[in-house]
Amino acid sequence: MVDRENGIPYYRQLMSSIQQQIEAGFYKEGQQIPTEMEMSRANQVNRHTIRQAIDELCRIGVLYRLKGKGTFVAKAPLDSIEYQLSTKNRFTENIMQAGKVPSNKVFRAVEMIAPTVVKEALALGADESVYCIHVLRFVNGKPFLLSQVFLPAKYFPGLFDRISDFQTLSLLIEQYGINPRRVKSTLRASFPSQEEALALEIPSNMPVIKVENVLKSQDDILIEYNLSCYRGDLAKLSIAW
Amino acid sequence: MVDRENGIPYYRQLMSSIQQQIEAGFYKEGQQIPTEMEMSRANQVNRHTIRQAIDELCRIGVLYRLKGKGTFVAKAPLDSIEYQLSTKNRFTENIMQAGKVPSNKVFRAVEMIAPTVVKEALALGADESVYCIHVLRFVNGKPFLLSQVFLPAKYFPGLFDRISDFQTLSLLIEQYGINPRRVKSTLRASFPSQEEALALEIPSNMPVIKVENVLKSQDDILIEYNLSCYRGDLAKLSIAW
DNA sequence: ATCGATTTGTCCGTATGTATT
DNA sequence: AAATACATACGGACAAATCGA
Repeated sequence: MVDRENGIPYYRQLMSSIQQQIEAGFYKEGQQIPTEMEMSRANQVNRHTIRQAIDELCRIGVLYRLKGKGTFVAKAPLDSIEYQLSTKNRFTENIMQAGKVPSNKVFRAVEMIAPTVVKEALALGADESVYCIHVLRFVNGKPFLLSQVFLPAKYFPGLFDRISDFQTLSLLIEQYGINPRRVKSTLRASFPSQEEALALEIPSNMPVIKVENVLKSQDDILIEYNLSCYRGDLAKLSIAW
Repeated sequence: MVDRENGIPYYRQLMSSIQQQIEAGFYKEGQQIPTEMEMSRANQVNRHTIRQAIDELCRIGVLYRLKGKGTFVAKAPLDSIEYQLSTKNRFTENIMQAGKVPSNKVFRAVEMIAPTVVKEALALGADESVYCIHVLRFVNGKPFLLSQVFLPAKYFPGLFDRISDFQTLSLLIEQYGINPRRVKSTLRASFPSQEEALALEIPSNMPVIKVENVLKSQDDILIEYNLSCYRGDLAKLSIAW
């Protein structure tokens, strides 16, 4: 029941109360909490006041609503995954070394004229063509990062014939005798696009880390540009010097 | 005026309408938009419906409210500042090289028993004492990052006598003949604490990059641990290999 | 497959509190 | 002190989605 004297807004009190019950394990992950009407009666406040509290808890990711069904406790934040950024760019190896299970899903693979950013990053000519591959990468079955990989077509003839049965992107690239290494990365915190949020299975208000990588081959040829979007709740990127 | 037939919620229509007027330059950055009552009358909808639209626009950072004053257009995202992470950890130098003006403000400087994370990171003994310095760092006068720096007291005798007139933290540390270098950094995207949001002058719903750094001296002694919180809208962290 | 009950989503109206000018 | 503007809270109504009888 809300305290009507202490000057704290009712909806704030209700937020705390609900959150405490979740932390105490009274409401468990994925479980439905009482309906707005029930809570309204139980706490002797208007339904809108309950809604205001639930709104805030949804906003910060504690609850989620399903129209016509009810309101549910969001999944507890998962253990974060430390992902080492280094000159090597091998997702599969990197995750396996951490004792977790990596997997991939190729969303889209198209050939296109290099977009300006890619052209500039890889020092390509005016109308050079690149392969653009969208890969969603999972750790222990959970979506972890979404990568848009750009590879100059001239260095990877017949790439699409081989892509269907590729296990790891690294192995595919290796087939061309190329061993890429990171030369520069830039990182920003932001929010996912709608597409990214969907693929990563996160709400659009969860922050992500967007990383822009430029890679060179062993012969110092600019060989790959990729944009990676890491889930903010899962990814801890580490750099060792 | 809202379209009452097309099935799109009024508050969504109002959001678009307001956002368009901002993009068209009709409402400019920092400028007050009409009051809720005015918009309620102008659009022939209830004040709560207007509020709902404004709520969402505040949430995504387009507007901000000041109780008793009004609702205002948020500042356009500033040009991002590329900040190079390297073994060197010199904020002042780093920013000056990029042709911008750095400045510092020491918030708090206290001596304390090392918190567990710091103790573990710096391999300190049970009750060892550390100096904890909170520094807010500005670029061109805008808050850019908030650092909590932890230095083992044993290596920095009499630090507080010198701190009052320090220009850059690097120079202060240099006075002890120490030249720290980064050995490991881990990065995460998240939201600022209330204190961080206040210091960095950002809303609490703007993402930040939190970086944990461990530094060693030239003699390979673990010499500094710091937690830095970068503004997500300003910071582009880059790493070169 | 349909209908009715349930539950969240949207919208309106009103009143009062609190901070600013 | 009064007016203004956002903040909180109450009330009612209907729409839209879900689910089970």
